[in-house]
Amino acid sequence: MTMNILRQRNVVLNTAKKHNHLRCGECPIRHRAVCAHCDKAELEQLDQIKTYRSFGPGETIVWSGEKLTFVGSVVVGVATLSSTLSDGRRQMVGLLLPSDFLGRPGRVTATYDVVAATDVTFCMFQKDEFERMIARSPNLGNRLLEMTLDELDSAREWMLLLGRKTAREKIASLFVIMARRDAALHQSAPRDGLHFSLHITREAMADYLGLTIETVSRQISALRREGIIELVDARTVHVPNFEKLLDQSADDADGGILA
Amino acid sequence: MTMNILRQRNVVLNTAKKHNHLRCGECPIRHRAVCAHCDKAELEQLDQIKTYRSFGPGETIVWSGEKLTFVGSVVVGVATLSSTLSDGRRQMVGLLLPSDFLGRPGRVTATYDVVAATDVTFCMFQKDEFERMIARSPNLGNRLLEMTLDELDSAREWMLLLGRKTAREKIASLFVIMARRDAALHQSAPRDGLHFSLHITREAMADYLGLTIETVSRQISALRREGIIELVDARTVHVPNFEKLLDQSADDADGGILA
DNA sequence: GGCCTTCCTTGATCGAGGTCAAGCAGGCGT
DNA sequence: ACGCCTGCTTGACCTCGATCAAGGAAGGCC
Repeated sequence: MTMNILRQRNVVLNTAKKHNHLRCGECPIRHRAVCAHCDKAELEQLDQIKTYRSFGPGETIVWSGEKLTFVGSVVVGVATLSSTLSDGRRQMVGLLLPSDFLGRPGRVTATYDVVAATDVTFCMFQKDEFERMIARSPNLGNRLLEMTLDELDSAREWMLLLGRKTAREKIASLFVIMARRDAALHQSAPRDGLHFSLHITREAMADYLGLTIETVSRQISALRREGIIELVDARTVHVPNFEKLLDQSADDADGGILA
Repeated sequence: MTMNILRQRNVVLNTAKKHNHLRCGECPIRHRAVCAHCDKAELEQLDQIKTYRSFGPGETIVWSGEKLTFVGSVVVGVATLSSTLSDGRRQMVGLLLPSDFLGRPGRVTATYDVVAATDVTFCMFQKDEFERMIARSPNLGNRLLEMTLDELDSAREWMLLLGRKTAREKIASLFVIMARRDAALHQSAPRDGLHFSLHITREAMADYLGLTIETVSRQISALRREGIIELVDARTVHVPNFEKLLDQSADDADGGILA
């Protein structure tokens, strides 16, 4: 475990190094992050106040209740937002993917834990400096508004899942989302069979879906037994027929990337 | 009940009338709505493009999937946002109280149903006109950002409730929230006993909490039997000891209005 | 008055998912 | 090579909340 942490730290350092002197113009999330609508002058200002920071898997980035002095965008990796009840019950309330924004201008303390799920690199700003920039630059504020509205929509969709879907539907819904995301990433949507990777543990899935790890495991096994999915290994899923998976998710069969 | 409805209708008509020619300066939600930070010139512009519209209890204001041509603020009353699965399972995903904002600049179709829970009056704007105002006036956009971030926080708190709390904890949490809201409204927080009104049906509570109406009813009865609450009538709750109610909600005993 | 309807309560039963417990597989460190 | 730890699976059992069903209360309408 010690070794493991060291290795991961090294990876992190490498990643950090790679991105440390990145100019905004070359940033991989330039067109989707909070700075997407910024003009050249604004980018230069941001360039001056930004710093990169990286975290290893399992590392806590922010503790709930802690004072938040910075905000920032995920450049690479995945982080989770979660709330915990005093007796330890935990619920994941959000997922930060590349280009997603962490932190809330105008609020002092964090309201949930932020944990790195993989190696994560952030492009960070001091909160007060960023707030000043928002006040001056509508492009920044308007983009953040757009992104926040999108997050609100996702949160509400998740409320429907948490409140009303069965365990099986929850698992299928999660897989549909992950398959779509992977397909969007690879720009390839082969109609006959696709596969994707769950880069999170069963525990993280359980926290996300409001289930226990046992139920997650059992439902995945059931889907496998019925031929709706195949497991390459515990974290890699192959879907022979996407429609069949979609049928199990209780979602309206609307458009979407793979429809 | 008829009398009651009529009485309420009259109030609305009066209210509507009263509000039809309302100048923004005299608006009851002036300091908390999306226009809170607007200056005099901006208010005058808004004044020109705004219209009031009212809806009766149970009336659907927006159907999910429908085109949204307007946005606006709740002036008086309560409306609910809810999603429905194809087989009829429903989950409430938000509550619009006075000063809350309905609609999403930049999005064409509604993503959930909006239903009036009581008589509701909106201060409405054509969506395109409002979008143009946002582009020009940062005060408007920044306030909307603040409000959206607040809503996102509530949505995530609700995700914790939906995913991890027991039926009893859900009911207690709902009552705590309603008690706090009523206390904030009346500006009075008598430590020894307070009461508040549930202006929604058992069904609406069930939709909100991800339960069935039977479970809602049973849990309310159980809380009553144990002396944690008293029912003046089916919709009016008296709480002799707020701490005891709080204990049942599984929430951290943090500050808040009545702590 | 009598009969709806709507909203709410309560009881009996059932089942999905949680809990407790055992065991397996793979990666890592010694 | 061996043992350990973490992550995952599976089984047995039980509990909480859903479902099915009946009935009560309050108000509206004839």
